[in-house]
Amino acid sequence: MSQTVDRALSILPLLAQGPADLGQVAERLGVHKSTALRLLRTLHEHGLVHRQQDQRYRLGARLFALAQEAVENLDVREIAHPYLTALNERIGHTIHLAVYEEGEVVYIDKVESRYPVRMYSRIGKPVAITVAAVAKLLLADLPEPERRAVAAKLDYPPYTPRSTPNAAAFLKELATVREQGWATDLGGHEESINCVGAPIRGADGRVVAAMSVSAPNVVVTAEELLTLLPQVRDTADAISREYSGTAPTKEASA
Amino acid sequence: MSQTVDRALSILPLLAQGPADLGQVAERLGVHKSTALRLLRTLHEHGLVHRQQDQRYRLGARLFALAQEAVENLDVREIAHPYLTALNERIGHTIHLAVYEEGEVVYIDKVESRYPVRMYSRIGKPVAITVAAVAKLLLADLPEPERRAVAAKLDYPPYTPRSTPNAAAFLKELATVREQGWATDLGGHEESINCVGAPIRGADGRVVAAMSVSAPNVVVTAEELLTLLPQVRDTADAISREYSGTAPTKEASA
DNA sequence: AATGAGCGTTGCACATCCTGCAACGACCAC
DNA sequence: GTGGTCGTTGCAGGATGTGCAACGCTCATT
Repeated sequence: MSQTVDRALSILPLLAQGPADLGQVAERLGVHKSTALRLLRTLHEHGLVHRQQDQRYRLGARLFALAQEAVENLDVREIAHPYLTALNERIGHTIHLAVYEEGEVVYIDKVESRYPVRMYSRIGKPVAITVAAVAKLLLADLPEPERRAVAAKLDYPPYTPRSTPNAAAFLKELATVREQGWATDLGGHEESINCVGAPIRGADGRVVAAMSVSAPNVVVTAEELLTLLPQVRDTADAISREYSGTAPTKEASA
Repeated sequence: MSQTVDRALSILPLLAQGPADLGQVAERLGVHKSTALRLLRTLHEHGLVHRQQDQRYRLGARLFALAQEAVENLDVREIAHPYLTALNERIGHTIHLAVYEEGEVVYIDKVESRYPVRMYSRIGKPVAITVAAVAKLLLADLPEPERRAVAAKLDYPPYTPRSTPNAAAFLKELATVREQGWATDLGGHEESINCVGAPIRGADGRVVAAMSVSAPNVVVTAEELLTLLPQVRDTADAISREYSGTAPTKEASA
């Protein structure tokens, strides 16, 4: 692995915490100022860092551009999107699409009733991975050792009394999810929000993404939300079929 | 500037266009495969690229994490947010906050009626920079030479008949915006959407950000939208005062 | 005004680290 | 079974990154 690049990339998370000047970057990187300067300049030329008026560096706009383009090129997302909006038009609630990647669960699409906005607001954050329905679905499909490893490393914040309390409970929940082929989050993240989710599978049967429907208690009870499960699973299955090439490729209706 | 880092970073926009395998990366980078491999590995270790099952590389989730943290650490955004939501509660329409950075205009916050969602969906994209009210505000404040340079380099896509047609018209519009201290987009991007915006200034009087209110024609006419201008300007001014330290610092009400 | 400290910047000599080569192994198609 | 493609590895040569020291700038201090 390349030392120079390694150092340069280490600057990014450092700046993510907040702006820093040359001296701080050099110190936290453990290199000479002149070295840090050259690295920062290179990052700057690529638009990944930006220099503000006070000469301090912070992350640049190109980063958003990259993240944006990246998410738009995810083929699962592209395939799934019309199905998600179609489902949304029928049932009206918020729909999420998420993927698992190297220890993290990331929302890659969202459809909100009447507002078809893609929102990435939670992206990258440690998003309730211990309670979210999509997270359960994605983790439930991991190979045994990785699943245990991930579960052991996680924190289990008690968002609500119904949040997953610890690794043991989580693994047990994952086993259930794995067996039944769908997942819920009943007030585990926010007291009044319930979710039902289903997995999207690739040609080899592995879970490549997960989708969920969320609704507040005041609109539909948890029981009512569960009656939507068949529709959610049907949608997920339809996406799975198209994604794995086993289905009518150019049709996104119900 | 560092050659190694330069090459490594050049991989990112390359992968933004879509997944690529080692050979493609090496070729498009003009380096040997083994070199490309080492660079990709380093990027991978930092989570910036991800390797999918077919061994091809694509951009990784850490990129979102960085973009997310970056946007959350922008102090303008942090200061402005409560003002934006307060205004939104009064008038109900969609509110945007944007900044200018090295030739690009980027949305850094958005408040939608009843849905206080931060949406970054347009981030990084060449977002209607020739017609958006916030873009006009930000560009209008650039120093003369840079303004001309940017205007000359832009494309002027005819989104609608009312879109800015060319650089001359754009510069003229910017002059107007600069003089009057506010800007509009009346159907210049989408036929049925109008916007009014106002600038947010730092202590030195320079425009550091811009905000706008958007509403579809069917809800409010352009004339009605313009009656909101005083409120928009007041909000922008209030943010400016707090941002530049000339105001009650811990108050975000109307 | 003068002085000094702090910070970013530059040019350079050294040697570290990156590069490209060639060979190996895995996988797939024919 | 065989040929081809692609990712991977170890290595030697040298290009490239590194740290040093000195300079200039701005700002705070006396």
